[in-house]
Amino acid sequence: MSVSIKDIAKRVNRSITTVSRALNDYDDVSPETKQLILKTAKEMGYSPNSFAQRLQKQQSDTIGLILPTFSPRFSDPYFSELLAGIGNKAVDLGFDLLVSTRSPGPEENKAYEKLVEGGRVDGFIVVRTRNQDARIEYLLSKNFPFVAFGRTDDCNRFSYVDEDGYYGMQLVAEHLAGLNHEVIGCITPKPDLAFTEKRIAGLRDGLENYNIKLDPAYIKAGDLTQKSGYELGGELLDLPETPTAIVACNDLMAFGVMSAVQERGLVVGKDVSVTGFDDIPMSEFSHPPLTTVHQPVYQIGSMVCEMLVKIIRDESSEHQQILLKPSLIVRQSTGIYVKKAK
Amino acid sequence: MSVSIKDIAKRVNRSITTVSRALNDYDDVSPETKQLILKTAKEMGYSPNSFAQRLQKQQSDTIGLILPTFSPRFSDPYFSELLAGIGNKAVDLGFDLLVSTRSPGPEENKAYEKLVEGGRVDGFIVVRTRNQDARIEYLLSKNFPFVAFGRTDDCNRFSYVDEDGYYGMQLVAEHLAGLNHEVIGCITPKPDLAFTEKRIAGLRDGLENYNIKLDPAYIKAGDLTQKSGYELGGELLDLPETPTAIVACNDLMAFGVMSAVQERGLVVGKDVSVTGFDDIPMSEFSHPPLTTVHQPVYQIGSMVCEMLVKIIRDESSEHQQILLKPSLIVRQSTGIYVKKAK
DNA sequence: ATTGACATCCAAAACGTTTTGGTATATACT
DNA sequence: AGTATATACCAAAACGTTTTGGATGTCAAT
Repeated sequence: MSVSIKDIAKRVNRSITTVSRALNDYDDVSPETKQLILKTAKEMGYSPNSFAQRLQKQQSDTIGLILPTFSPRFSDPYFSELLAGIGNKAVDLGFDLLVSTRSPGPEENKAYEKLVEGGRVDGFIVVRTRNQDARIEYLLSKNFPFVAFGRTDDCNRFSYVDEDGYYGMQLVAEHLAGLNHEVIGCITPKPDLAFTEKRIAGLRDGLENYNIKLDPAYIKAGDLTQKSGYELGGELLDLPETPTAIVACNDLMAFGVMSAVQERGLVVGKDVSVTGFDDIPMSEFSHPPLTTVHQPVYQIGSMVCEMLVKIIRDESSEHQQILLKPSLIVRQSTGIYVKKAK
Repeated sequence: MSVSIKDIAKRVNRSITTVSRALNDYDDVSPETKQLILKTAKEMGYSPNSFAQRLQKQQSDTIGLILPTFSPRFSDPYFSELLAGIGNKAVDLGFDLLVSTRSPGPEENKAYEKLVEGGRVDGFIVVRTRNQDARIEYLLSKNFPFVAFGRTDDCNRFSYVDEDGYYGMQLVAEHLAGLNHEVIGCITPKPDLAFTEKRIAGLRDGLENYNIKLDPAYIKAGDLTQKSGYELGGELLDLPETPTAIVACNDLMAFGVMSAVQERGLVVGKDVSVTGFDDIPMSEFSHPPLTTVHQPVYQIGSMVCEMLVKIIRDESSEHQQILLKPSLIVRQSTGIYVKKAK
């Protein structure tokens, strides 16, 4: 089949040890032999069998990523970008990326266990953290390397990258308050997601600074899909006292809200302001373009991956915790609220 | 470290051969020992080292998927759904899915070569086929198992699943013709993508059946992003004779077109009709909801994966080629064109 | 008593690497 | 001459499996 180190050894009349060491650039191989071996290796089209390497080295050079999918039709532009960030960095660092998708629950935990116990991966990237996060509990209990994108309740026990959603939502609050909005609706994900609470709190506290109250009846829990934004946005708009601004916790739901608004013959950014969170590429080209909180997902993917590899390689046990300060991208989906004559 | 077959052997006082055979349910192990071995294996928390297995069996039980990303900010809901379909099926079949992203070009080819030559994967899923597809040429030359999602110029040399884009576009043409549209614009991907030509041809021929000519000046090549839909849609709308309908070759570009239309104060579905292709989940909740050609991406992912595994396992060399008949989903982004008085 | 069939087990080789713990030769220093 | 050092090499073990090609013992049929 494919050429092995043994074939090369035979060809150059050296031991397999020497060939191996030449290929790995050890310095107890003379420059000439090294040259020769490298050359014939290339000639013969040698490429190492990674399973043999990994078996011997007792490491997998593989990073695991299990995407939590909530519906069978999993379709989130946010994750594709994160995936690209992680994947490209992983390749740069010589790691493979093993991906699967699982909906949260026992099946998901089993998937983690299988990869850990089979020695299949050297570490995990855990995304979309939850408050009581079984995945994280498990990985901590096994002392298995991982980095999270997002925090949990007690989060100083591991490394993570997160964006400061509390602060981001304060920016939104400030922006909306500055536009005279007073009746504000909010569409969140399910409360078990770690960032849900933080974002609501940010919005609430931010509005309070301007003496605006966020009525709990105006907070609706969705599932981050456009569909739920559409439905819950509709519910908010059909309330007796219509909100003049609706804050969605991600862009996808914001798009859904915009559709609901427009369906009612209202103009987004004039009659009702809508904001999102994430700033996915689409947001710039929606109609109207979406005011949202930017999240550098691609870079976050890169960072998370790099941190994980560092942990895997160094066994450095101090936790690195990065909290990014978000910025607000103001576009045309928000505008001044002008009180209508009664 | 983790328990191996050797540890079990020691514990139950049998050879490692017997343990291995018991675990693999060979019938030259007595029922009692088999029972015992299975029990202690579970007790000790044994799980096989997949690298050792794969090294020995000379197969990787892994499927490779290299997503072609065109921009650094890769963000395509279409691919996340495909990924989920492939990934979940792969898990069911006991395969790992190895994912990375690469933009088309020499780097991409190298990535394929590396995985093939390193024995890293048993087969590939090739997506978004191109006319002269170097990836496919390479895999064919190596006689390496793969299944494509999409066809190429000469496509009876390998297995694929594709949706009949020619037919799908004919449906669009028929629909638009039925709505009195005569000046029709079209936004395509780059011509090297395999489906581009087919879709244009479908549209052109479909329109011709109604004696409507598709003016080449009204065909613009984009890159499948919302952004390019927005920009090229704008170009079409600014033409001296404005098209009354714009056909985009995917939903994302269609969204961009809708934004461009709306930005000009026109109403989508009334002043200008817009159609997409793919029917991603968002399309149902855009404003207005998008008329588009449905593509069961999740299922396609499943199918492609299943076909590949079959090829890997059986070495069955007959090519299976599946062409799905698409259906048109009519929503509110298209409407009757009423001639305006001059 | 021999033969054959069957059930149950196992030692050793193999998969393709890396690493350990050397050896042999040449050169340099007392 | 003897010793130390450096250079260039290598045999064998190890990683954790599966598979090959038996070995051994029992029982039934001849």
